[in-house]
Amino acid sequence: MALFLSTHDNKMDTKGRVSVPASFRKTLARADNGLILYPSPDKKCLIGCTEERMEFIAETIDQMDQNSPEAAVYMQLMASAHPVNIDADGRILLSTALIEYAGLSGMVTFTGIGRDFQIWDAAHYAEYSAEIKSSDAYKNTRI
Amino acid sequence: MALFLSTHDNKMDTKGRVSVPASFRKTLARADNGLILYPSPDKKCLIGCTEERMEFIAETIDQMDQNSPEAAVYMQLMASAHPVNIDADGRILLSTALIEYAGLSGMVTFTGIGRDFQIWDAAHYAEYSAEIKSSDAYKNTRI
DNA sequence: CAAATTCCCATGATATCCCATAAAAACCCA
DNA sequence: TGGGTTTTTATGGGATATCATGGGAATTTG
Repeated sequence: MALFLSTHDNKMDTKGRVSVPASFRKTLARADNGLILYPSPDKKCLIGCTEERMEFIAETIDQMDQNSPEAAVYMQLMASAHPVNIDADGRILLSTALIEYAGLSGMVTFTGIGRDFQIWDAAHYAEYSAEIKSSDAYKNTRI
Repeated sequence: MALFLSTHDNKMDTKGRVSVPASFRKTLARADNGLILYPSPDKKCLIGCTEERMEFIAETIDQMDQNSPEAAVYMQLMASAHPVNIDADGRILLSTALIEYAGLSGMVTFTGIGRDFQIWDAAHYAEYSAEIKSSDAYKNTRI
């Protein structure tokens, strides 16, 4: 499985540690095992992706005019990316910057969206997903 | 990790010393451990990169028309580059020329943008990044 | 010699590692 | 199919290592 799928709720402890769902760890192991987190530019959540994906952005920047506003946007994205270690117990340590951005406290929701996954405060995610599920667009979707 | 990623705030002491973020030091160690700093041509910050990368720029110059204005620009860049030492405690000493150029005082922000990183005065960087983050271009960015 | 730079050590804060436990999932064999 | 066993997971807490930073001593430089 090379995709991040399904939703998992895990508890963030007082140190800011959370277990990465086992299935996501397996997906990461299929890539290069490097996990990057960055704040979603438009939602109150974090995005997790492989390091591979960051390398791709780095190359994109390299081929752009370094002084262009477009490059600045991508640079900002790299600047807000946090490489995180997965420890022997399968946990990551979230920095206070990330915790604050996503408003995390206690229970945290990991939700796989294919090539990457999102990390939400569990309560916020419940609202957000309920909203989408109740939309006509969702009800009419067939894959 | 061969990329400079994430953002770190460190304090410049009265001697002009600053710790290079540990993760950046690891990235440097993956190359040749050589660190080069030069003033950004268009922003009020310094750019840090590996010596390796400077060699790459040197080769680029070699392949250009030596009399072209572009070549002159790159040559100027090499001329303003400072090789800096990282001491046993992971710190560098910034020259007054570099400190003045970037307007550094007290807290300093290191921000990784892939192949290289930037050094900003923390307050200036906060303004600069807030501006980019609030732009539509940033909010609509998808990787 | 004076000023600047480098080296060395101390310290508190933070991050990482290690082990223990309990719950959940997977397995296995009648 | 079902019940018990093993394995994997999630999570808590303590021990250890790493990091950023201050200050002083030693060394270099001009």
